[in-house]
Amino acid sequence: MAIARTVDRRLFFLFNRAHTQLAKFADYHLAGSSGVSTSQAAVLTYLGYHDGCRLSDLANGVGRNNSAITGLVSRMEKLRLVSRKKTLDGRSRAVYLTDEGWRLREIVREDFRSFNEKLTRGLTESEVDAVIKFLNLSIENVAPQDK
Amino acid sequence: MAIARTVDRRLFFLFNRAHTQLAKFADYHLAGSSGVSTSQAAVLTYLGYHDGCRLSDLANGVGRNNSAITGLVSRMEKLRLVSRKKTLDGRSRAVYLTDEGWRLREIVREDFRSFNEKLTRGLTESEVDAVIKFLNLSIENVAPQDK
DNA sequence: CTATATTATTTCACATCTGAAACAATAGAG
DNA sequence: CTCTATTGTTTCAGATGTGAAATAATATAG
Repeated sequence: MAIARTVDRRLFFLFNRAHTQLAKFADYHLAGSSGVSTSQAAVLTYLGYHDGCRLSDLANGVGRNNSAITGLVSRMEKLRLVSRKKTLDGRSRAVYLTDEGWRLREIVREDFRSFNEKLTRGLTESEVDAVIKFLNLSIENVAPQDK
Repeated sequence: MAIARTVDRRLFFLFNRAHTQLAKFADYHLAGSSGVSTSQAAVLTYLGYHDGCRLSDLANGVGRNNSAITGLVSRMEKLRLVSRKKTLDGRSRAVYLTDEGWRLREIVREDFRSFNEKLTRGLTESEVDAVIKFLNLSIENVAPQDK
């Protein structure tokens, strides 16, 4: 109890620490296969399901704000992984995967398959469920005020 | 089963998503109280336990590489939260909290107390244990190769 | 003691993120 | 139709992170 208490107090730091490690690990592996970053991999993955979506939908989909997406997509466009195109509504622009984008997406998928598997190694099914519950709750509990 | 399977495949993205939300939330709250960032809060916290440690110990303690710490400590020094001092070994430098650093650390501690509590809201004790196990495993499983 | 290796920190180039402000274009009120 | 509000994207300044290379100082081999 006392121990659990102590650990609870550090939960956020523990979470951060784990995130740092996982991100480095993921980037290391992606660098060796597809050569893209974790952020770019998220874009490739999302676009596979929503090719041609607007920039802000992409932002929403990968959980970043619009200005982050502007830069990310610009760098990926330079790498010829995606392309921006006009839409009917002149304010927005749509993003599409290029052939190369689709190709790398497949490689990325393979990477994450084994990566995610490794993440649950050593955990029982109900422990994995608890983790997933925790992550989902974190996202909700702490959602943007009301607004 | 099939559902769990699907979720497993997205575990890393889910994790990332939760991290983004939590980090924004933490930064938002810290900004309103102590005014420091999450990274700076980690430094304040660590130094409270290891005041006067070397820069690389601090880097190790908060889980960042040395070059990140150089910048972080420099900015914090400019804010008068910490100060660098010479050590016996001329290669290294020690970092100390200033009075203001100690003061803010207390505020930060209070913030994290309620924040961490909020993180476990809605979870049973065994679910929290599973989460902690998962985080610790993530840090280990995925540790720097062998090297 | 000198040449070389190791260790600690910093610098550099650059990716990524954030919030706030600037722009651009459509929508809506009168 | 025109003025104003809203919406979508980009720009800007600045914090944070990474790995690689540069510096600086101690340690060690011969």
